Amino acid sequence: MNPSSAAPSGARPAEPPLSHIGPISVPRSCDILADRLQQSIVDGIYPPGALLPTERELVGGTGLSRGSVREALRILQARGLVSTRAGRYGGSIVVEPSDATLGSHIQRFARVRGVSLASLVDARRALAPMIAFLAARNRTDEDLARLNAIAARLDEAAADDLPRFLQENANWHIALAEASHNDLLRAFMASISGLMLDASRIENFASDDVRRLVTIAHRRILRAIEQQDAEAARRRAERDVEAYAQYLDAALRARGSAVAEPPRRSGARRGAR
Amino acid sequence: MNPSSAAPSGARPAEPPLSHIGPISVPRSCDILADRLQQSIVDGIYPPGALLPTERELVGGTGLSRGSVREALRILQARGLVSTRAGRYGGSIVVEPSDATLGSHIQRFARVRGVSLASLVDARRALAPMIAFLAARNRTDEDLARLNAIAARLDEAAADDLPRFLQENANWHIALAEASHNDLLRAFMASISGLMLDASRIENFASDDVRRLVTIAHRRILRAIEQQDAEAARRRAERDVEAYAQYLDAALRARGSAVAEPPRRSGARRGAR
DNA sequence: TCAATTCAATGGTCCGACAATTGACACATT
DNA sequence: AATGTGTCAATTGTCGGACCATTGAATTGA
Repeated sequence: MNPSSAAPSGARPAEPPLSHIGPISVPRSCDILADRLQQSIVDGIYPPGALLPTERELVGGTGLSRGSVREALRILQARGLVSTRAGRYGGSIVVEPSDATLGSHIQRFARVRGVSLASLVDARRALAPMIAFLAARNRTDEDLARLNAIAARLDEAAADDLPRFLQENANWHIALAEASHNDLLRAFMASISGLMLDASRIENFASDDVRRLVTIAHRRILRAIEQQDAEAARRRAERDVEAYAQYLDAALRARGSAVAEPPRRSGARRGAR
Repeated sequence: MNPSSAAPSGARPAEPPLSHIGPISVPRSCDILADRLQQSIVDGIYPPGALLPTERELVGGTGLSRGSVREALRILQARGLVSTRAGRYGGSIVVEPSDATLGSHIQRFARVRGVSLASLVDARRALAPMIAFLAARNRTDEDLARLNAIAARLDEAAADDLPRFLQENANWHIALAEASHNDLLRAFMASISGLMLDASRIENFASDDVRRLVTIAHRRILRAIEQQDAEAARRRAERDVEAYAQYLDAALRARGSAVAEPPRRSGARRGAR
């Protein structure tokens, strides 16, 4: 018998048959349940509108405690997959993640990470032309009416009402994204516009000149979309957003480039433990 | 006395002092706590890396039960704001939402909503040129090395290894987005590329011709980024992605346009209750 | 000096109980 | 018949307590 295959008297075998295992993570039961329920939802076993089993049914089905089941449901709620109502005939109903849900996640990401206003502008620079292009191709008459209404309100506010102008400008970009009929681009643009709106409320952007130019540019884009000239819409949106970016770049260089950066107060670490 | 101000004998006063109230929603305690803690986090009271109070401290501080406190922490965990470890000196630590966190939310949104492959392509069409533009401006030498490595692997796999080609192609787009040094665009592109990878694994895309053309196009983009010629990078990325979109459009028209659409099995609604 | 053990604080899980909510239903009033 | 009112039961919301599992520091021992 080869001595190396026999267990050395007391000491451990030198090392060979280990370190291939790697660390083992023990997941929480509520995370497992949340993931399984999510899988069932995306697999279509629980289509949107369907009721999940009641908490107590899940307790019976899984063997977990009601507390763990409830934590799993809170996770799914945070993921925007279910909505829970109390009372008889209540329960957890499956819903499609809304724009608002995805938007809040994107905004949290940007805010906590301290994404700069310049980055937001770049993101909008990327999205706006394609959105205008798609809007021209896919718009409905209803979309058009909405855009016209916003353009009108934008004209009104351009003269003197800065806060409303900024708000309506954000609405404009969002409505344009809606007209593109692309769920992802719409959600992205809505989040970015919301973030920029917040940022530009702090700063004091948009001189009279800029506001006038913006309304004119929007009108030109709107005309292209009206005529369903996708290429023209894209070009004009490109020029529009490019000009705005350069303006902003100059304005930011003038002042400090402070933005949505989190305060980062010092410590507040949990006391001596 | 005006009869209209006196209560008409039995009937209610016609309507006046109501309907301004609106519905009142009673939020869950765990949602309130989660939102307050999130506010404290974004306000910088608990900066990334800091420990939140222990569950039992939160119980003492809020007057809620431990169950509610734990549900609040699960919500924050799902939002990607905290990470919890068990054991002494453990607890909930504040973290910045990661790309993976935001990505999972975006992907869930797209999957559950059944976003079409065409929409994904349009989204990538929007992002890729700007990403190439920014990458040319902001790349580091390290970024460049990574991109070169991926381009090499892409060449290898182009000939015969379709799955690996698709994987490396996704990696290419993600690495390009990293080189742009724009957190939002990077997270968006990573999610979209992941979704497209999944979708194209199901379908059977990318003939030999297309793969060869893709590698060539990538090389051309890479050269522009190497020379930090942002405009050239943008133009080439535009042509690249546009050609791919047209190819895909034709390919999709040939087959059915099935995608990440959820199965939508029938009922499975909760039984008689 | 270093390895093994102890230990205390913390999250993870379970159980049981009761309150609050809410829609359906039966009933009463007009 | 129409309408308002009350009752009721199923379900979620919340609480309190208990115990287990985990973990890294502190202690102990070789």
